[in-house]
Amino acid sequence: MATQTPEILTGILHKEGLRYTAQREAVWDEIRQSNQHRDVEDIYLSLCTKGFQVSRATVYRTVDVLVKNKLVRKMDVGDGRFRYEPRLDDNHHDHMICTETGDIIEFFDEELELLQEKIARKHGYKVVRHVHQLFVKPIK
Amino acid sequence: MATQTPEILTGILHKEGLRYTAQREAVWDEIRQSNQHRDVEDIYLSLCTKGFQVSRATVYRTVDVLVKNKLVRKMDVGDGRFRYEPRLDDNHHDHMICTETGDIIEFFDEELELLQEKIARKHGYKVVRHVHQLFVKPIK
DNA sequence: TTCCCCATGAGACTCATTCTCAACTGGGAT
DNA sequence: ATCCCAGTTGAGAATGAGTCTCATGGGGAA
Repeated sequence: MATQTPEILTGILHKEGLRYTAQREAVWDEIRQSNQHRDVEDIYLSLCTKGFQVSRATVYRTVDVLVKNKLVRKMDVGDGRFRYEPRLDDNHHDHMICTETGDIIEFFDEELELLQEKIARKHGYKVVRHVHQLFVKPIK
Repeated sequence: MATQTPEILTGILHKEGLRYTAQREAVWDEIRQSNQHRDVEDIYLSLCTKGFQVSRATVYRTVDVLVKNKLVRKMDVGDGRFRYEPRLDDNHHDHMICTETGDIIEFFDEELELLQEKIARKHGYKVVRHVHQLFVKPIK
């Protein structure tokens, strides 16, 4: 549904009744042009390094808007800091986290998705969203 | 492997080179005799109500020991507080969380477990542990 | 019973995130 | 183009879960 042009942000802000500001653009650009899974501090420091004047509070606030509008995915790795990743193509996937290196590998499995639905249905529910993380080690 | 008698705790503390104290017993009893998924504050307040003199710090410390020794399972619901549940029978299961009522439903599916292993293996990893939560809504 | 450590409690501390509020600014109205 | 004001921002205070510190207390081996 969403296109990948910079105008996505404009549309979303308008839809939400929010103003288009340099800070919001900077945060979105920063997240968009990275394929990493970074926390707010990383994003904030990267913006500082690049010379953008944005406060931590604004990064937190903007990230919330982006997550709410599905431009960004928020993930909980369980270490107390949320990670954010761009969600341009809207391809759903889950994560595998290497316990030795901290590497985050994305994966998607159709069968797994269907199985989850089936399990929920068996209990009288439907899945709204899910969190699925495999903490893994390299074989051998 | 573990039996369900109160002596499990004695054995584990001994194995870990830790002392058997009234506080540790109280915390373990409190968690054991509940089938809920409670956070440290809940456990602490419940102990206070029952007249046990235990500090928050001790609850945190004891819970860590119990989790490490698999008497208790620690789960991250994503709201910033960890929940703890007894793990007496050692039956692995995952959780379904109702977004409307907050109910937590346990589930286990063998196929799902195997599928996870298969996916990890495909990427050259083996699963050490996993987090799998379905946030669900009642059907209709 | 003694004695040595481990365990505990109270509160300080950490750290991610949220809140507060005065100053600033986007953007519609004029 | 200028005004104007409600939405935004930044700096730092506040919050809240969890951890750490350290003086005091109490298992438990000998």
